[in-house]
Amino acid sequence: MIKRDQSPMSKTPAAQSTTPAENTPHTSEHAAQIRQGRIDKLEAWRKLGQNPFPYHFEKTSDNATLQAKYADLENGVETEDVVSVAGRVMALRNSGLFIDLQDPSGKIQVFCHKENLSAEMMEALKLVDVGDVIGATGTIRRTPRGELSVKTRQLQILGKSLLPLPEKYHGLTDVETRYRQRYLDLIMNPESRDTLVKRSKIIADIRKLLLDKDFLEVETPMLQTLAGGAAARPFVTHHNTLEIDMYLRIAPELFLKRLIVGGISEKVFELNRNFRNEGISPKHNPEFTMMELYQAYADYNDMMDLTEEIVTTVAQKVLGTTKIDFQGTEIDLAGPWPRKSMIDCVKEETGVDFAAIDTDEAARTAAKGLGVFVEEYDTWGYALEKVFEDKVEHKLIQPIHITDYPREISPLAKEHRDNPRLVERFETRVYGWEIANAFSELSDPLDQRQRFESQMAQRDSGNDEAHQMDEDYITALEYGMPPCGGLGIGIDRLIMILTNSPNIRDVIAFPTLKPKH
RNA sequence: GCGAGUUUAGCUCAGCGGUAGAGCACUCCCCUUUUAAGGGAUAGGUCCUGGGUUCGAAUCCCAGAACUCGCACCA
Repeated sequence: MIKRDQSPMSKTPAAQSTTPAENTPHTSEHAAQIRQGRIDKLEAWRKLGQNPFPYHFEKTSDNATLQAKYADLENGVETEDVVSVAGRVMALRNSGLFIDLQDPSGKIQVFCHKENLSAEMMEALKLVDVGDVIGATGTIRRTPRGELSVKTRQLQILGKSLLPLPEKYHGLTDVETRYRQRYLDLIMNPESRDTLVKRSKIIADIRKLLLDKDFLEVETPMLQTLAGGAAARPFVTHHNTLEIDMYLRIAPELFLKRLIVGGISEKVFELNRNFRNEGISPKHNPEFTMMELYQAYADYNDMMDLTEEIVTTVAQKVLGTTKIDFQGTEIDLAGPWPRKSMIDCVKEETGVDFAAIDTDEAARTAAKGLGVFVEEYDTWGYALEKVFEDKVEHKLIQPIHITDYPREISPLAKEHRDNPRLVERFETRVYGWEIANAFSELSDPLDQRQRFESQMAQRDSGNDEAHQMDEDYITALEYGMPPCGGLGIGIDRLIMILTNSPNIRDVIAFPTLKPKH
């Protein structure tokens, strides 16, 4: 609860009036003048009997609905239909005769002719600035020039703006300001609003699709004492009364599989934030949204089907098509998508068949022969992965499932049923980007212990992102887990692809930035 | 973490060793059927910060900050 102000006097209008010396942000003289002028207008509204920050307005319609409803109204035609609209003033022409009013749905013109407004309202009109939130009540008409308008009888201030909006022709283009002051970006740039609205719809549609398939949505710890389920550096924080360091989760995976063991449901999912303490780039934000699901009695083939269903369904629902343009590249998301093993991809691209390579040393030599840098301690699997990433990955523009990953880079995936060097894992690539990662989940506790021990050995030899031993997770597996398919989808990346956004910050309302000072 | 670039009025940008500029926004005046900005007149600056070179620095040099893009790490 917000703490109540100690002084009842602070509620009085007198106490609310502002003196220029206080509450003034550090700005130039000019900016301070603009702000002071608007504070003066705010007081003038009060003198006219209107609270510049009122409590309620009876808005009867949004702008887009009116534009649609009166689409066929001919130029110069007036109606008797009375509406109340509200939104932000984006432009004032002819001293307020014409006001462009913007709400989240769109724009409508507010027409303020002196014939329809009292002398007092005409005075109030002079107090309206670009940026103010106002409400207008009047009749619907279309001007001779074709602009749908509200012929205003009542004008109300609903939220006085003290700061000037960016110029409307060029808009707000400074990327830093757009991310730091997203509210300004949203006011000025409809495409930013559109992208973030689509984000919301995409997430809602994924959630609905999974719920309709009887997946149970669950929540697992974000604060963990052991950051597992992925290979990444975690954020460290501290719990004061427990007197322990804790980690922000890098993945929910191990907890979700504990729930599968417990049988809370045969299908669970979590759609929420992960945190990784790593570099920031156009494709990486320190906190990002991941959908992870686990389905008992399913394997990675089922997960490929489900990935295709999720992506194509969401594209169809949100965009109305599966054919999309991403930064000038045509991508068709319609399934089914090709499924090709990592070894076959590398073989096709480079001519080198890793299936025929038996030793780690031969694998390293093969990679070097292709001009791929490998460490001296890299094993067959790491060498294969590096060649794939270097030579193949960026060429996979259309959707594809890359299957059958090396065992040693996948400590939580079940051994491949036909090849013990591999695991049943796939990553789905679109535009070269990984948007999904899935396994037939490793359910054998004895094998899982060996995998963790192998990871611990890697950790000892300097890989600080190798997975840690999680005894409780192994204990859970020792009680018995059904065969299980697991799937993770990087939601931000998927949204980038679907909204044609080249930077992850465009699909995150408040991306991580350093404080300015 | 490394490299390159950017930072000048509220916004969008010029200027690149010699008194700080434009458009739009703001303020004032005129104007009530306009369409990115109706007409006119004003005012507005920590040229990112701190050092240095110079008679003189927004401009050149050094250090730092934030941002952008690569690379590294990763999803």
